[in-house]
Amino acid sequence: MPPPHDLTPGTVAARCGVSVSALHFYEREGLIESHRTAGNQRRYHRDVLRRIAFIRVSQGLGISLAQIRTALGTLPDDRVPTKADWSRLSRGWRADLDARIDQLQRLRDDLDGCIGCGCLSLRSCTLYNPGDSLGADGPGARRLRRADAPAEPLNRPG
Amino acid sequence: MPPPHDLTPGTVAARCGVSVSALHFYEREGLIESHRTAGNQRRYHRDVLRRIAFIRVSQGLGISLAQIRTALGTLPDDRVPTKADWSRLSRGWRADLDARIDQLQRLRDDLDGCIGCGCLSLRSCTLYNPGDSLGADGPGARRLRRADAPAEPLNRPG
DNA sequence: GTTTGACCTCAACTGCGGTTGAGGTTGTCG
DNA sequence: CGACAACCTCAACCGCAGTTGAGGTCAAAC
Repeated sequence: MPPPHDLTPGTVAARCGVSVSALHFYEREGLIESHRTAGNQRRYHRDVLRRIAFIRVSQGLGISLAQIRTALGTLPDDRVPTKADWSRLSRGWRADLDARIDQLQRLRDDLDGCIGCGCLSLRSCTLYNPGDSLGADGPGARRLRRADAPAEPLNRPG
Repeated sequence: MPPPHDLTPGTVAARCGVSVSALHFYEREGLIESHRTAGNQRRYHRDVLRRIAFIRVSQGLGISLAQIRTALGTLPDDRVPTKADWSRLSRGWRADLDARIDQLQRLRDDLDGCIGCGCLSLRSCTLYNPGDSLGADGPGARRLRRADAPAEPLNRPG
């Protein structure tokens, strides 16, 4: 039996509801750490449980692992994070969430307008030209995003 | 010069702001159709412009191509779709959008609660147990999703 | 008739968030 | 000491929404 502060991969996986392969993946991606036994097996500090909890919750909010990694990077490395630290990180997602909600609400409003007009008219549709970048320079449809811009999706975080 | 109702791939791509490879992709995926010249080159009916407009707008709303394909499948195949047809499809996205906004708002509210409590406590956190499925059967943390359920993301459509 | 640009197909690659499997090692129980 | 579960690494694969490139063909302008 390992010392109580050394958790095995199986234990961590069971208690966090993630797979062992996900633990490996998170470690490769720099989201969590482990140390090794003499026989090269991973052991985790208990703090990893909270860390993984944060990761899972954040993913549930639609945050990418890249963003999560960045947030985790702001935790102090000279001590175990406190409740206040985790609170601060969570507060950080609040703004992100607000922005996404606003964005979706704007899209919904635009959509309402377009449902009325049968729109998708390729020239005046707000939904189609989110940046307002299309002036009136002659009749008929033409390109809608600058053709070189690779059409970033509007609402996926990242 | 091809007859006015036969659009070449390059023309469609330029007018819709999509790449030719995307047109091929949409066709492979059953979202649009084309016919061929004697020399095996694609030609598109003008209606494809509106269809692609609908696809792009829908994607901008965060709808997956699979959902879009399904929606397009409800268009009549014996006539060219009317404004009313397109309106109906757009109305369909309204509910989808509403649901996503509600979901995000619930998450935001839960997050507010958790910011206060420093939470992520692995037992009582609403964010962590969206389905309420975790009863109290003994102390300490345990698995959070049924371990066999592959942890579906909460807010990505699909 | 030749050149040029647009087009064709097919296969492989991108990034994300992991999973799956092969083949081998460790660690614990009896 | 043997068995068996849990662990290790590495490589390949999934779906999504396309892109990129190779190698070859078509069509229109000159």
